[in-house]
Amino acid sequence: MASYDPNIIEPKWQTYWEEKKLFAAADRSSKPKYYCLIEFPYPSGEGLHVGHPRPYTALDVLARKRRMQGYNVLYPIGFDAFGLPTENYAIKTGAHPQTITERNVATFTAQLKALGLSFDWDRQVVTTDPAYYRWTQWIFLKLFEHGLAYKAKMPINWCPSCRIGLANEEVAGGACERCGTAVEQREKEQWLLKITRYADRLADDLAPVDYPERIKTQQINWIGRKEWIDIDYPVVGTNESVVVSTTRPDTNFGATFVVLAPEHPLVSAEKGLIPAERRKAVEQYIAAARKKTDQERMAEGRKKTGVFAGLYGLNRLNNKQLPIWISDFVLTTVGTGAVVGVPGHDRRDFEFATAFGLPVIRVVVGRDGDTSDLTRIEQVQEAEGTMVHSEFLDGLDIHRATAIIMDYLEKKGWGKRATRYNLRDWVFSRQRYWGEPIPLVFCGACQDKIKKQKSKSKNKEYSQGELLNPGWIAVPENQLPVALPEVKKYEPTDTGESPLATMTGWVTVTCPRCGGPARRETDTMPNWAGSNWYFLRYADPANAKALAAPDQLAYWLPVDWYNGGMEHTTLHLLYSRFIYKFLYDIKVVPESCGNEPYRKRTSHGLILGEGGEKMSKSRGNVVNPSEIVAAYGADTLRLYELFMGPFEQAIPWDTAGVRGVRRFLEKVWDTFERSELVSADHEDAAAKTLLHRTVKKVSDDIETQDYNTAVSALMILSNTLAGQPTISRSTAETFLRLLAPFAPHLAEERWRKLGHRRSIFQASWPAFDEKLIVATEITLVVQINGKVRDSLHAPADITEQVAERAARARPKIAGYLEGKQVKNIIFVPGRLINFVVE
RNA sequence: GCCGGAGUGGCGAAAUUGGUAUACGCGCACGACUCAAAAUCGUGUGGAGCAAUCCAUGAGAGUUCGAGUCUCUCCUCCGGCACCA
Repeated sequence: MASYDPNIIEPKWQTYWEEKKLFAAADRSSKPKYYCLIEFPYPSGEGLHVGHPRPYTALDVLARKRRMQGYNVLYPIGFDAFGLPTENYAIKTGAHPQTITERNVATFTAQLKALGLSFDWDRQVVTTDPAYYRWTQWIFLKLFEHGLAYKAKMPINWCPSCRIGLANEEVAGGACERCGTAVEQREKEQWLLKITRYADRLADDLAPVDYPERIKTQQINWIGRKEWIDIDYPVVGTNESVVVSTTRPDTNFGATFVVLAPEHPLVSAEKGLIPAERRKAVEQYIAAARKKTDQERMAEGRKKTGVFAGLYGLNRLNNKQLPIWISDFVLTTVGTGAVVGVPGHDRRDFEFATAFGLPVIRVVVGRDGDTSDLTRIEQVQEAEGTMVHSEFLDGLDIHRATAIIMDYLEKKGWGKRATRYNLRDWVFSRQRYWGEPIPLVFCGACQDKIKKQKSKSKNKEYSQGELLNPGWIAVPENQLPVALPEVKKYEPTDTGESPLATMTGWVTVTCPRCGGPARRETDTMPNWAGSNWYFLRYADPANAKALAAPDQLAYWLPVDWYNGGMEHTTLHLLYSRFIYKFLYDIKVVPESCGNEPYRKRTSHGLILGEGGEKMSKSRGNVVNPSEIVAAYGADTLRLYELFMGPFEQAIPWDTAGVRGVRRFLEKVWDTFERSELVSADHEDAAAKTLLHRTVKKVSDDIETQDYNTAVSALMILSNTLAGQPTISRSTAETFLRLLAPFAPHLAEERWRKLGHRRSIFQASWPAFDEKLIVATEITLVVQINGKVRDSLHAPADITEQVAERAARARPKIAGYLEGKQVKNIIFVPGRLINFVVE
């Protein structure tokens, strides 16, 4: 009897599948298409992490099932290879990032192939390949051409350790998401993409797509669309006015002061509005506030500081004069940088009022009905309530009051509605070497020419992007890709210049518009640039004329099922939706779920170290998947990663659990070695029910990603089969076909041993018979007052009368009913009978 | 603070959606095989009790013949956002 040896059968079938191109997607097919996608990995120097195989195996199970169901499946793989770790390694070792990338990609490829994943390797894309990034640059040029890219000097998040500017999404708690160093604010010229122009569509178009609710809400909250009103407050005794912005104008009768951000122009020295006696205090406060970093502000917590400006604003609703204060809790980047203080119904305003002895007025009565004076912060409520002390708003619900007063203020000309978003334009340049060069040049002559032109709209010579960014000229499409040149040093500089800036020969070019002297943009794109659109390239990976042929895009899109990490919800997932919508608008990609790239999105949980802590090199708890494959086999690793717990949940690694799964596979193997297979069906009704239920359970669980219970169902079936002396051929084959997506090598081997000449993955997915799922024999539970007291075997279709008679006949039940009056009998067909007694 | 999600054996977790709580796996205990150990196989395994029984799904209340599942109040943990007005 041969024993189970994955080291022999796994490489054998991997080679066979690859040589036969069994998992290659067909460009044209009469079958329906199915596109499964996983987030392509960054090929780090550490090699594959044990977290990688979980989502890859999960969608591999799906891909294999779909093929057996008769679909033309696209399940592609590639590498997102630009990025900091490779560049940092290059700085340290002097090796070229390209060389390092090639080496890492080779390692990843070997490791991934050993897992038996059914990727279509022929369609592999690598973002650092010039034939690929040529189209990444092309997309940037299109964004530029349509006026969606602009260069601006702005305060950006600067990581002093990575020496790189970060997008808002890359900053977590004031620190660099990648290295944890505190982020500084720096003024820098950066390229930005106008993702905000798509804010509404990015929020609204989520409705029809199948994403988990938490991903949708997280994206919607990140976009943060709110209806505001900007209210004009004349500054008493001047011709000036201050525009405060609020989402809660309903509480405006409760306003007792106005607060401006320290950067607000109204209180600047140049304006000279501040009365002489307040000038010194104000200037001191502003200077101190400006010096504070974000970290210092955060460290202060909610402690409020501020200074009275000596000015008053007029609330025209009730003709009250409100003192104008300056405080750094008001942010210049939010709204108009000026707020009206309603201390009764805003916690920050309450804290401010308390700190400076300003009056507190109640204008809302909350659900608790409290109408007393507001003296404690717990009484300050913001979410629900009814208006009081607010003249014509009195008695109204706050939401209704908000709508009414917005209309009123607008009609009076005192306020103006505004839709605002939390989402900011996307900082799209990096001062680094290992990224796609931004395909633009700067030409001084063209800049002068554009600046001198009076009517820009009539200009046909320059594109929207060129008019928007005078002097910046697009590299002609036929000159793409702008390839990365060889440099001697990859080190970024503290001045924030890319190492490319030192390459004089590369930087100096002639202007494609006027032929005059020009210089290249030396910033590169962020690592998100290549991952924005990679799933489009898989449809047609070798195309040299377009990012992909329209007919191939029309055939394969949308992605039917995209699985990835939660950490990308407000990064890659949002960015790539934006880019897709843009490409849709310029008619490069087809109509797809409206204009959404992904029909269904799911996400996987992280795999943690054995103690439940995050796996990391420093903790020394990293598990190498290749070692698991060597010791237990790929089928064991695959099955274990799916069986270990709910797919969406983070879960600690447990090597003992791996051994348990290996034991299961050995048992399956031995059962097939030992058991006699007979052609005739001989299983009894109960065994048939189990088989058909397992087919249903496994089929359904793959769709709902309950892989852990699917594996458990396979184990139960296998345990039953192992106990039988003979197994019918059809049962054995059904079992193998169910097991095949999970443990493909073992299933293929046993399938062939049954005499099949074609792969099990060319066989059909098993069907089940609804009639056989229903058991003929059941265990009927007998309850007294809802407590289980007995159970009896009965035919599934037992009637209430028969059940009652049978139950009463049981001595135990008879004892319980002795001398009691039965008030009611609850009968649930096929399940239980419950006697309700006194 | 706000928005999500979750609390079930020693551990990872199941529970047909209101109907036998703890499936499946790990671990543990005992037994078989062995000179012995590992591996393997078998049996047992929520807690208390000799037993009949009783008690158990984060805590407390409620609805119901019946609640892990529904409702309310509270506690804890995880993820996201955050002086966003």
